[in-house]
Amino acid sequence: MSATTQPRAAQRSSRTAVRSAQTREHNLALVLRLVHAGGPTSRATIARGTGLTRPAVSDLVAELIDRGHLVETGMEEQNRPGKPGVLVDVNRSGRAVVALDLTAYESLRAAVLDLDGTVVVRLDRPLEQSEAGVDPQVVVDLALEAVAASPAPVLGVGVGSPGIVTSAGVITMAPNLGWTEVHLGAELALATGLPVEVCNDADAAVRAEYALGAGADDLLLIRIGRGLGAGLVVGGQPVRGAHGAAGEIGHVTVGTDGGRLCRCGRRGCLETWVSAPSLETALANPTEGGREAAVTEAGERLGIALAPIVAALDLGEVVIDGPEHLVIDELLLATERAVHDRILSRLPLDLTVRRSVQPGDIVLRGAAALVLGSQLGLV
Amino acid sequence: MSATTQPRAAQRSSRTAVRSAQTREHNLALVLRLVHAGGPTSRATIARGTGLTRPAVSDLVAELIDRGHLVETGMEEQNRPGKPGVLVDVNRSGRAVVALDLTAYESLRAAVLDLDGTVVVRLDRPLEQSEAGVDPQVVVDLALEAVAASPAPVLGVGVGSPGIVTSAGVITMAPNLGWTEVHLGAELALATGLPVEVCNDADAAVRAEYALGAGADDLLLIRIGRGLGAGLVVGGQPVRGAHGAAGEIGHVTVGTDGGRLCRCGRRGCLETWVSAPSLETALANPTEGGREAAVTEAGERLGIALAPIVAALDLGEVVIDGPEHLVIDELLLATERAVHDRILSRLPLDLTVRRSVQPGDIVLRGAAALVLGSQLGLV
DNA sequence: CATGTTTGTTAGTAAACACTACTAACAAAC
DNA sequence: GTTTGTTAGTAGTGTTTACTAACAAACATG
Repeated sequence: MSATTQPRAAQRSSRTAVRSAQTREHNLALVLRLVHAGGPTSRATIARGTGLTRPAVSDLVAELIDRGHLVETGMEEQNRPGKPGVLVDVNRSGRAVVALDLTAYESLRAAVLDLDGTVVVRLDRPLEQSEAGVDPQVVVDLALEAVAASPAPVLGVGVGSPGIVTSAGVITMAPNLGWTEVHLGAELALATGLPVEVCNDADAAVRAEYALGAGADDLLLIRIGRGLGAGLVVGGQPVRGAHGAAGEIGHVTVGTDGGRLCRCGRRGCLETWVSAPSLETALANPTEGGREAAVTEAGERLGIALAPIVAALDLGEVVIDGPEHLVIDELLLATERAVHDRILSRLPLDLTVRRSVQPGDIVLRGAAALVLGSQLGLV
Repeated sequence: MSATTQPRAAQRSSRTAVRSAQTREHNLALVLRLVHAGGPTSRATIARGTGLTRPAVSDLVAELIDRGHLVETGMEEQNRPGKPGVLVDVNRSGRAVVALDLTAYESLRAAVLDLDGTVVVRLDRPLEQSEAGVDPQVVVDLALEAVAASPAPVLGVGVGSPGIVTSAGVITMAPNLGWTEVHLGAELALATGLPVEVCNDADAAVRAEYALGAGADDLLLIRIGRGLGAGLVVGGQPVRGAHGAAGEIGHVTVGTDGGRLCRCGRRGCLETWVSAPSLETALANPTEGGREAAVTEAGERLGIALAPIVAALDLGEVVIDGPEHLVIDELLLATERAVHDRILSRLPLDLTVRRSVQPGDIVLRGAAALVLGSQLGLV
């Protein structure tokens, strides 16, 4: 804490110098974020919300209108004295984003989304089950098709891919697609001429939950699919990790009592309890405890693995995303209870485990949110 | 986006606008950081390092010299053509920081440190073992004494305290000190008239390791004392958590095979294996495996607890701090091996577990680093 | 000694936002 | 219907910031 009013040093500890143009971009993004989050707003309200003066806001809004990101939508209607303000809103349907979800097994999914993250157009490209690997060109073609199908100018292309993805848009390894070292970001950028963002599917999902959903500033999202992955937001920032492999907790050993053999060759991996195939099996072969008992054990194991993470980061919220018939209440409750039983919690509401919102489109929405963040400074 | 999520989003995006004065502070801090890290530097070199122009740097340096944070130390001596530059350096001994370490049991520790984080003056205030609690006034008096003993003007006071500390400098709960809801930050600020920073001891320690040591951008520091605490830096940012309790992993249940009864009333807490008292006991009563076997088991348990954290955050480095006779190689190795055995690592050097540097003064140095960060933008 | 190089400063310019003052528009009170 | 007070938005001016251009000083090298 600082009790005196001495000038605090800059909070932004970036390594680069600040120029006036960057200041401008920062404040433009600030205004856009405020309007995006708050809906139609008058310039005066923006001024109060940002701390900028009304003339400064007028100037910024004028530039954003000029760029096509904001539009005037009407007048305030109110019963207070004074001139009613002119409402400006994000040009929600005037720009679009193309998003790709490469995680589904039966098809490649693409979509055009508006600036709210709502899907406007859907495209699917079924995949041959026998295919050894997916030709990256098919992905590029699908992206081009989506761009062509967009009803509005496209701001950029976002991709949520399985596997390990570098910050430069290179997919280092994606066994499900049969890819190693695929420069998808560069290929897409070349083909479409648009800004491209590529990230891991779990990172995209947590981004969607954080930016477009109701996510808190510290958030862990568990993604249950063929395997298990996680995406993390800490202090409002997505976590990448020292080797870009943050969230890879599917093969963490859980407990000290062995477990089934995992496809990775070891025993007791989290995936052997918590993954779509494992949960399907558990539900198909109910033990003596009934249909839910098997799922309860999975939740318990998940809680055991999560407890140290929750305690270390002091997470307030864990979100689980996956097939709706598998992410059932019993799983959520068992997970929450197991975490609570294994950490020293002062309050009963320290942690909530909940389902993701719009699980079907979460990767598409997250990939779109990524583009909105990089292109407009939204988030 | 549903309407119900808008208030939260608006709250999150209420980052402050950038004014010219803040730009100035940012660039001043940038220059200071560069010199602090690189030693005596000429203005032209600073210009190249920051990307700012030479006139801008001259102006910034002039202001920093005016404030007393930089000094000219001499001329470059070199054998290249051109005018030799005038070297400027951080006024390393011209300003000081007062730091307090409240974690020791036998005494309160205070120190005056220079801008490099080197201890210049030490003060100890022995505590009565029988004391029920520590009078905050004693801490305030010690701080005043340290300020008076400083050979240079004091920039601020940093405090590393056990227990839960809010960002406003309130110590919510510190059983070891007998404190609940102690507004130490405000009291110190009032008494000294200086900026005050208060934080948890583990947070201070990780700050020291990150800022003044050789810490990476993602860092977990385990602090072994009467109990066990941790401090976290993720993406270069210290982690506070949803309730300000990040790093409280001492009472995480480890494994699924029970364990000794913990003072918190449950079984299998990490502290029952890894804490100063537990390790002392283990070393005093060697099992059949010998003196090291008991410590090895502690390291193994620590690794079991850390594995999910390391995997989720993709940490490259874990640092262990504690009494030197307890943090022995066997503990480090056992921890590292246990983590490796329980996560899917692609490379053998994915994670290194090492000892902290200067373990004795780590909290003092971290508390000082906090002040340097808030007051000068260093770090 | 002339030449080229590098440093640091001065003078002027451009960009961004703050401040003040003004007009426009509206509600409430008379 | 008129007055009063309040709010929104816009000009114009001033301050702060950093950049560009130009220059003198100091040095190595030929």
